Amino acid sequence: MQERIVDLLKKNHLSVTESRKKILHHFLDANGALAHADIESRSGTEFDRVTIYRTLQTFVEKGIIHTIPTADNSVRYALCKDECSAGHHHDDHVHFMCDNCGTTYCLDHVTVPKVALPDGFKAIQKDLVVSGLCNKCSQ
Amino acid sequence: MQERIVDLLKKNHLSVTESRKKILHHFLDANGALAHADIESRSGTEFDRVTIYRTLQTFVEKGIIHTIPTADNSVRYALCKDECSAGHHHDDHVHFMCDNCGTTYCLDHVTVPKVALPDGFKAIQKDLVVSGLCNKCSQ
DNA sequence: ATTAATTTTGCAACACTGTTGCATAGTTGT
DNA sequence: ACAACTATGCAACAGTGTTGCAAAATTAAT
Repeated sequence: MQERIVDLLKKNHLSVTESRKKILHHFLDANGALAHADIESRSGTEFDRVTIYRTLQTFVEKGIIHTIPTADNSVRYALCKDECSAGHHHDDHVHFMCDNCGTTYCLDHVTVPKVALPDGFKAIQKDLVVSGLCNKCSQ
Repeated sequence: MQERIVDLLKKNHLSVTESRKKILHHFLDANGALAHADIESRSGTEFDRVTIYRTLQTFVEKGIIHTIPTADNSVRYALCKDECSAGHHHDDHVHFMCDNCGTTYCLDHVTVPKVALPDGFKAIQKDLVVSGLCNKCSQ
């Protein structure tokens, strides 16, 4: 685990620091997406708020994590799959937010369907967020 | 115009006040969606920030406007079509954000396509936000 | 292994966004 | 015109996110 984390950081030409290792660890532990506040509460007073912001920014730039647009307008982050590289994200999968438990899922195998836009509109990015009940809460 | 605004407020059992009339006016004028900050800058110091927040909240509750989820995580509001009534929105249309001019469009005639979710996931709401270049900026 | 160069961190300060309580002002129905 | 109600403005506060700068940690080179 630790080795995998260090590899991931080195592969992206990032210095291996305590905060980066710990924050990456939280993402590998979590099965869903994490908000800034989640990381802050899981880390306690271990590092500064600013460090968390900057680390998340760096990870997004390097393509290690991606942001998820949400209906309730809180920024959430999730690990990118290996195909993602810096500046070239393949985040055309659907995101799911559970109204009951609040977990955000990356549905990696569900891709955003094509949409026919009016004349003159050119799509560059599509974000589909579905909310409802997840497989654990729907029973 | 003024008449239409007053009618809309009365139909929703809202007191007809200056701020509500002015804010509604801004929405009818705008061809795209508006953020809280847009309304604040268009209104100048005419009314308090808090009044704008509360007015927007009220309008959302009554189904006069609806919120738009955005990739950049800023809350935006747009007028609902007539079919929307309090608590029962028909916002299954696609939203489009122009990367160039920043305008947010409600593509009322483009509906969000069906998506096949993994077993156990139950969809209640779907939000599809497409970004790219709008018909004015794509040339 | 030590050192120098670079990068990251923590702190302080700040701007922006959004919420709540309460007294005042405005609106509605009689 | 009046009483009952609703909306507004103000003050205060909490949360979110950014920037500059000095101190600390990491990296690369000797």
